[in-house]
Amino acid sequence: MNPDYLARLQRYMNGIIGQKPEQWEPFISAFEYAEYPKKSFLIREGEVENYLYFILEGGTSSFFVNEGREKCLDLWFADHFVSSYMSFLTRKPSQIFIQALFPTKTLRIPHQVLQELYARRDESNKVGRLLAEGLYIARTQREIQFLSQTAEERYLDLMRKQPALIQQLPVKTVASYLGIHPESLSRIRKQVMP
Amino acid sequence: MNPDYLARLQRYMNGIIGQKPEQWEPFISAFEYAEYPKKSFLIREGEVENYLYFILEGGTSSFFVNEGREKCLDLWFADHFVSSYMSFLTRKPSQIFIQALFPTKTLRIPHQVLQELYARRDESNKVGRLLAEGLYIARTQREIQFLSQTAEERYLDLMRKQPALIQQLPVKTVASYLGIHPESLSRIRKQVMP
DNA sequence: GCGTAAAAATGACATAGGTTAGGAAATCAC
DNA sequence: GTGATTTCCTAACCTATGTCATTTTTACGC
Repeated sequence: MNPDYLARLQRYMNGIIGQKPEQWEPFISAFEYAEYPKKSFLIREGEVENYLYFILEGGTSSFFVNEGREKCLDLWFADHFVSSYMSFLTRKPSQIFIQALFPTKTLRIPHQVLQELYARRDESNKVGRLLAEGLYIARTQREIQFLSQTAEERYLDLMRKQPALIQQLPVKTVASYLGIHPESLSRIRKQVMP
Repeated sequence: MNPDYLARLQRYMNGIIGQKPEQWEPFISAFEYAEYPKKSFLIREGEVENYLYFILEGGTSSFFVNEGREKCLDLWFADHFVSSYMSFLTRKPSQIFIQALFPTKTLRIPHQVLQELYARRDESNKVGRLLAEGLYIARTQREIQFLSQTAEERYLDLMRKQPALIQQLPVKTVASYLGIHPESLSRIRKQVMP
């Protein structure tokens, strides 16, 4: 494994936790390296999530399938954690798939190892707390956006804030992220473009 | 304060944390009692959330206002925690209101006190972790439901799972919780009733 | 490169839910 | 209780997005 990878995770942890390396060092050393080819799955619906992943390169889509259509919950890219976190926490089968949108390199920590850390080192709960808090905030912001904007507004917002995403990802992925069907996104794009 | 109130919180903490009273005792004793009359606000949009509340009696609606319409994020009742948690965590102005649906009794802990607990007693981070994890799960389940069901299906679900709610709450509150306007809920009820 | 499969665009049509407005009913203040 | 608000219901109409069927374009395996 490229030694720079652990440094990347360290830098990230330092950012969210602050200057107490002894708090996150045992946490970091518990991670293992894993690669996922484009379109492969980090986890499939029905499996119990065994890992928490830190993305080094690439990106993932978390989605479930409803009546044959993919419904995206979120997209994550380098320097973020991803997991079917509900399954990871509850030890119940995942309702979602997580798929690599590109060839994706990760550091991942097994559930069992993290639980032991929580149990053995009280201060490692702080990492878990900050992680869950961050994920909660992301979920809530997305929900507020869905409840307050139309699909077109969400699309324009995305174009403004993440123009690269729209170019790199297939239309169907962008549509799913926006909570609409690809046909609807096509229509919106045509309306907005000229 | 009714001494039974702290016992209620203790019982709840015991349920989510397990049999280690010394972990949550300092946490519990940091709470103070507070009452909110029906329709009063625990917090208003624009204020910074200073409390995490444990509901003893009554219930609350968390909502924001968009183009004059209330958009409910969640309803919480006795034996659950509620807060404008994003504001509580980020120390930024709340995007939401939290309003008492009934006369509501709570135990609440000030932000500052909780932060000191986190800093002073490593193991108290476990409480914070479990709390954030629980809130994350609730948010995610709601989002999955919104993305996979129509308003009518969500209404029928609510009728099946929480029939009392529908009777005790005004139509506009239920509609907002379902993510639709009161007029639409009226229409759905008429279609479903006969 | 070629052939096949997947993705994207398009257009016609369907529908869930939003919008508006008016009146009935419930609730609240006094 | 009575008047004043607020909530609720109803109905007609509107719009954003979904659905379906077809065509064009792009990507992928060999």
